[in-house]
Amino acid sequence: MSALVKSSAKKRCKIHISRLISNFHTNIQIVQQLQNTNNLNSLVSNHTIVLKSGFSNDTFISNHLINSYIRLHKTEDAHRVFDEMSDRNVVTWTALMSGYINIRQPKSALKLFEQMPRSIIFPNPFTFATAINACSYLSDIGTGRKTHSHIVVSGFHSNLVVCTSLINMYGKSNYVDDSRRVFDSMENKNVVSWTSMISVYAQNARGEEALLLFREYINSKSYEPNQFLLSSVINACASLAKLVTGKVTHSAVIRHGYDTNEVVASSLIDMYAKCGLFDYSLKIFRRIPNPGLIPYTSVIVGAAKYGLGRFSLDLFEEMLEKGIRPNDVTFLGVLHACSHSGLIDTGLQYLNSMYETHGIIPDSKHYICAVDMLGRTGRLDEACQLAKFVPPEVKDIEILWGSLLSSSRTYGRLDIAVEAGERLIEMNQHLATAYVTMSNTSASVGNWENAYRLRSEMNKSGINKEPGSSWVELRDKVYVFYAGNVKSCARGDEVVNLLKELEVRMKERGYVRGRKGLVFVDVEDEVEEMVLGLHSEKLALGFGLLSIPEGAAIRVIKNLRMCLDCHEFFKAISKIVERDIIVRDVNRFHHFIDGSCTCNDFW
DNA sequence: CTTACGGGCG
Repeated sequence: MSALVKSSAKKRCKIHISRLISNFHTNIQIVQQLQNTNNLNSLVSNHTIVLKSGFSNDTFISNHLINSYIRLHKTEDAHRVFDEMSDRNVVTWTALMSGYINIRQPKSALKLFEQMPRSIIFPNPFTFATAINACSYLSDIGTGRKTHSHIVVSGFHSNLVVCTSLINMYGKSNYVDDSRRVFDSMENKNVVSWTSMISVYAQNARGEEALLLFREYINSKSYEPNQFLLSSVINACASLAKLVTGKVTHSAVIRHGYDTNEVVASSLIDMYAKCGLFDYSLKIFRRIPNPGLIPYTSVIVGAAKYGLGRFSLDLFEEMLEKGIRPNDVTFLGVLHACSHSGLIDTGLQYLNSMYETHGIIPDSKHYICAVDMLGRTGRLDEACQLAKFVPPEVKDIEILWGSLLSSSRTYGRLDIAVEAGERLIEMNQHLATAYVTMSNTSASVGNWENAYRLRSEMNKSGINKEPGSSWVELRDKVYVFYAGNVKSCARGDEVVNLLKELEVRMKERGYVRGRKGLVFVDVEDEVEEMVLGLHSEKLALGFGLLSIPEGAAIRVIKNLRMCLDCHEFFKAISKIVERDIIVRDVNRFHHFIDGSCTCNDFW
């Protein structure tokens, strides 16, 4: 009797185990199949198998199902699985959140994050990293800070990935020092966290600090930098136009074999173009086996900025022929190319084709470029027409009207100047500029009464124009210039004399002064314009030893490049500081391009 | 068990 019971128990047990084993087996199989699905058809059939085999109540399997949909960017379908689940765990919620981030809907991710605690499911470090990531995409510093305190309260503030996501979040909202605070608080760091901090500096125009931190990394860590880190460092070099440092980093890229990586190559293309060596940019570009959108866009933008407008357009057409689809940035390069080569109608055609044939909606930057292009060549009626066409709620619209105001002044179009000025005043933007320019325009057409009225209106309302300033950094000394007062700078006279000399040479080559032309005649406003032009980021001239702000290059070089080549310009500028320049053996660095140089003791 | 962080051009 007892033996019978024992035997039947044994039998039941055996059946039970074998069923378990077979269940376990299919379970593993289903998970493996789900993990390997890379197309929707097989996923749908696997989904059917899950439903038929009764595994749809299994949280673990359903989570895998959600992940499979997310990998295929079918977040809606993932959400449907989510809705049908009876037992969701923290992984279910986190996976769906990251699914929404994948399809560029960070707001939906944050919505889920908010709803989660109501189901008595609490976030883990994965969830927090995902939520912070959503805040980064949205530049939502408010939610970001709130979530940060939530992280601290939950005790996850030492988690490496969570900290890294916080560094990025603060950086994307331009709170660079908060990023650094998180970075310094970390007990353990990896390449990703170092890369994040370095790129936060690079993306916030703090290239010097980026390079300083990179040096620290090289000195303190035994691991080699990877392609992510190197492209951030090259980006920092580009914004500072540190050609020598850039070349040394390029040699590191070659040594590690990242020179055909699209993003690394693109950052190099950009770096050389900003340093005035577009030949190198092109050489790097041509070495990429099958260049895609990113390298094409970089080289198109680089060529356009360098002044090779037609060549830039050739590259664009080449890209289209290869079937590579351009994006909004590519078109910005194309419009710049047209603008700087005087191909106005071609530019307008391209602007038109953006939506018509490529489905890309132009944003304010494209319109600003087009209005600028029309305005600088005196086609003010069209410029004004286009400006009116742009919806007034568009971001940065004031720049557009500011540009129109400035060009209508150059061409003495009081009617348009007044219209643009009034728009600016309505928008409460660039008030001083609007008043001053409107007043000057009235004066220039002899309407003194109006000129005087505008000036006094401006004074009455207490609007003051802050003097624009700019600086030239030469090795360890900074020279500051204030608008309308060149003498306030230690060697301001030398700068003005040099610019005058350059203007003479430009005229020799047939340059006709237009709007935003180099203006070094003795008119206060125009000196101001010139000095204001020397603003924003730095562009080094003369092998990384002499730098002037990038805005300078942009405005100054825009004109200069039409008649002087870059090297000539660099040489000319370097006259200002002849004594400060150390002549370097440039040829030594040419080897970097070919990878034969092993100069790695630079850091 | 499954879920998380970094690079480019504007």
